[in-house]
Amino acid sequence: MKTRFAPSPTGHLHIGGARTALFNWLLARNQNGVFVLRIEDTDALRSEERFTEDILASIKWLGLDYDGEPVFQSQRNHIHKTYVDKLLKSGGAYYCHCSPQRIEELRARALEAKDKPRYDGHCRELGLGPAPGAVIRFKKPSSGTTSWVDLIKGPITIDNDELDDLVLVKADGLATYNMAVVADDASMEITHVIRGDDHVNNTPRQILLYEALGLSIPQFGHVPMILGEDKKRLSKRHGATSVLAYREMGYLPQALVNYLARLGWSHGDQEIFSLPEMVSAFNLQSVGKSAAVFNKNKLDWLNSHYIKETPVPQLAALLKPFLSARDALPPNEEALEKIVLTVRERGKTLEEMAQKAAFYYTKDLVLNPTAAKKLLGESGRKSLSSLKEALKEIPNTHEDFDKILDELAKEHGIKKGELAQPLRLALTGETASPGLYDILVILGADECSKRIDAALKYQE
RNA sequence: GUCCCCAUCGUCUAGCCUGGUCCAGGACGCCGGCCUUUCACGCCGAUAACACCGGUUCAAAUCCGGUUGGGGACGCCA
Repeated sequence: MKTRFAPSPTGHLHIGGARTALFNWLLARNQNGVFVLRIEDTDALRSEERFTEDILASIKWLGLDYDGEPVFQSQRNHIHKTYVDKLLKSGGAYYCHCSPQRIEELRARALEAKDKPRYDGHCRELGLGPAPGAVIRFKKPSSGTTSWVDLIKGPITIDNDELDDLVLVKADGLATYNMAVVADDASMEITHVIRGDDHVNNTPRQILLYEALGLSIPQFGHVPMILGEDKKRLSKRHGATSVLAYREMGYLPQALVNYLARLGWSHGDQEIFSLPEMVSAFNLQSVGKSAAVFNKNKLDWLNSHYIKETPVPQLAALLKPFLSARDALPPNEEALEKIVLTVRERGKTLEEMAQKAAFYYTKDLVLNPTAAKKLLGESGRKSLSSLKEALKEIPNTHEDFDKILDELAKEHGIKKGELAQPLRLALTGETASPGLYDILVILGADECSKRIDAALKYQE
C-alpha cells in the first residue's frame, strides 16, 4: 500500500494542499503503508525552487514525514517517454500536426456553439510522424463509458464521448500532466491516489491511459475543496492561505493539523486528536463528500486548547521570537516562563500572547490615551498615590494584596476597581491585563514605583 | 453552455448504507448567567438545521425521481 502527495512548486503550500497531504499521510500510516512526496515541477516557467523549499518546510512543520527522498517529476521525462513509446507502438497514440492556432479556433467555435471544447481528431487517422512543433495525442476509445468507485465519492461514471484525444507530449518534448502522473504513479507503484476534488475530471482520462498501457489501476479518492466564508474556493482574498503564514501568525502545528483533519473528516463526536490518535482512527469512509468552509474561530479554539496543553518551558521557547519581534524580551528564561504563565489563557495565538505580554519588558510604556483620560483624573491620581505608598514593598501573597486594596478602598470610601484600574493602567498601559498581583511580582517594587510615577506625571 | 460532483443548526459535523430508538446528537461561534479588581480562563444555560416538490412505505433526515442552489472540470498548467 503506497500513497503520495504530489504538489507542484508554483506557490506556497496552502491549506487545501496541506489537508490533501495530511489525508495521504494518515491513510498510509494507518495502513502501515508507504507515503512518498513527488514534486511536480515540469512547468519550468512557473516552478520555483523556493516553493519546493516552502512545501518541504511546511510538511515538516506540520509534523508529517515522508518515506525516502522527494522525487522530482522533471527528472523523470525519460520514464514518461517509455510509456509514450509503448502507446505509439501499440497504436494507442499518434502524432498531431495541428497548430495551436487551429486548436484555439476549434475551442472558440465550440464555446460559441455553447458546446464543450474538444479536439476534433483531425490528425487521428493520418498516420503522421514526428515533426517540429508536433505533439503526441492519446487515441481514446470512441465509445463506451469509464467508471471507478471513488474511495470518497463512491461510484462515478463518465461517457467516453465527453473526452477528447488529449495531448500526451507537448511540442517541447515534455509529457503533459496526465501522462506524467500516470507514468509516475505506475512506475512508483502508487496504490492509492488521494487528491483534490478538482482532479475528478482527470481521473477518467488517466484510467483510460492505464487501460491502454495494460497497467493495473490504482484506487482513487477525491477530497472535497475547502471554501472561504463566502463559500467560494479559498484564495488569497480570504486572508492567509499558506501553511507557513499560520506559523507566523502564532498557530501551533498540532492545532492546524487537528483542524484540517476535522474539516471533512470525523470520528464520532471527537474533536481533539493527537497525531497518533488520528492515525489509528483515520479512514477514508469517514471523509465527507461535500466542500467545507474554513472557519477561523474553530481553528482559534483549537489553538487555545493546544497552547494550554503545551508545557510552559516549551511554550516559552515558542513565544520567544514573537516577544523579540516586539522588542520586549525578558532578561532570562525564568522571567520568560513567569510571564508565559500569565498570558497563556489570554491569547488565542502566540502572536496574541506576545501582544498581551509586551508591556512587561517593553522599553517605553505608552498609556492608552482614552483610558488615561478616564482613569487619571483627580480621584485616579489619589488612588495611585496611596497605592504607591502601600506598594513600596510587594505583598507576599495574593491575599495580602487583596487586603491592601480592601483597606484602601474602605479608607477612601471607594470601590476596589477604582484603585485597581488606575494601577492597571499605570503598570500595563491598558485597562485589560493579566492579574494585578502577578504583574506586581514580575515587575518588582522598583519598576512598579517608576511606572506609577510616570502615570502620575501623565499629561494629555 | 456541456459534463461530473455535492446538499443536516451561522460554521465543522454525527445520524443516512442496514427506514421506526431523531419533534435530529456533538463541537465552534453568537446570546444570557455565574466567577471576578480588568481582560481572559473555567462552569452553567439558551437560540439554532434535515434546501424544495413528488413517489415508495403502516412509518423517511434516512430509499427513488425531479426541481432549485452550490462547487468543480472543460489547456501543448499542474
